Amino acid sequence: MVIYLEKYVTILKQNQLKITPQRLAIMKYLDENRTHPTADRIYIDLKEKNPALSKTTVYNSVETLKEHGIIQSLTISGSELRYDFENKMHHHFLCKKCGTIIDIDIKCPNIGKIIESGHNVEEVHGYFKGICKKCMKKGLG
Amino acid sequence: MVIYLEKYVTILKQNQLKITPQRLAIMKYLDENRTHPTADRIYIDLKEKNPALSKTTVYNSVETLKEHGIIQSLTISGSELRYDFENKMHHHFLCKKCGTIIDIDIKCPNIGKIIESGHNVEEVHGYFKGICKKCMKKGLG
DNA sequence: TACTAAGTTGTAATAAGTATAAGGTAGTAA
DNA sequence: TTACTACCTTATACTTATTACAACTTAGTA
Repeated sequence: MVIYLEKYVTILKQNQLKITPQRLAIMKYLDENRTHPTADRIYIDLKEKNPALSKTTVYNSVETLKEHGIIQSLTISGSELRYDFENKMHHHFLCKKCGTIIDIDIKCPNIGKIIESGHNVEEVHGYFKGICKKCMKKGLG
Repeated sequence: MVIYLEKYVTILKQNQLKITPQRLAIMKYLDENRTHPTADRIYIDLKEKNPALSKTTVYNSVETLKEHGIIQSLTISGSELRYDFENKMHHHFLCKKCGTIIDIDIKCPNIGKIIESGHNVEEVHGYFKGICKKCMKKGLG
């Protein structure tokens, strides 16, 4: 059992973060659920197996993981923060009909220009919103 | 006095929206304050001149203006919605130090690919976060 | 084994935004 | 000019996401 979590243990160690069951559970959850869940979603789902889990822990943990660049946060939906285990640059598409967030595997060719203009770029977010392929086929567009 | 608002009256008429003093004040405020304010900021500032103004009116109005494509909304700061009178495509840079949101006048060359893949794209948001030129010069980076 | 910094918990508080219902007004059509 | 009606505005209460706080617990170490 524990062997499967070795991956997350290593990441935490590399970042000099303490290895706690809560953090391992959150990382595993995010790794296995690439649905860009909110902190609250993570909390609700993990609480089932571990009823002692605190909401504050989940909020703190995802924030810590984000600060260390282990995960990313998205503000595509506006009203809440969503988390993504993938940390290399990619964009996102939000379907206004079904709410699904789809990963778009493209890079932004504009960063160079912005760095040239004197700003120090740390994060890049490309958000596209509209009606997804599936909903379009269903005639919901 | 009223003559200066003709611009906003025209826009509302074109969109078959009723012309109310509240909407005109909100549009004028957004046009003159290109700081990407939140609905709450707009409310606080306009309430000074018009104490009868309701928070709900501001939230409703900006939402209506957005639905008609008259203004844009940004989710760059995560916790709240910000509004922008500019409605042609451009990107944004958020300085993590001073909080300023800077307009970046570039277009996204990736939209074509996403449309080709079958999604219907209605909105495009390019957000860059980091330390702005000014803060970098001050040695705050 | 014991220490300490870091992490976790539960509760309470905050902030942004939304629902609701009553009253008011803009635009129209007689 | 008046009256009508749909739309708009207001005030209040509520919801939802997130943060603050203080007491308690645990991981990593020495």
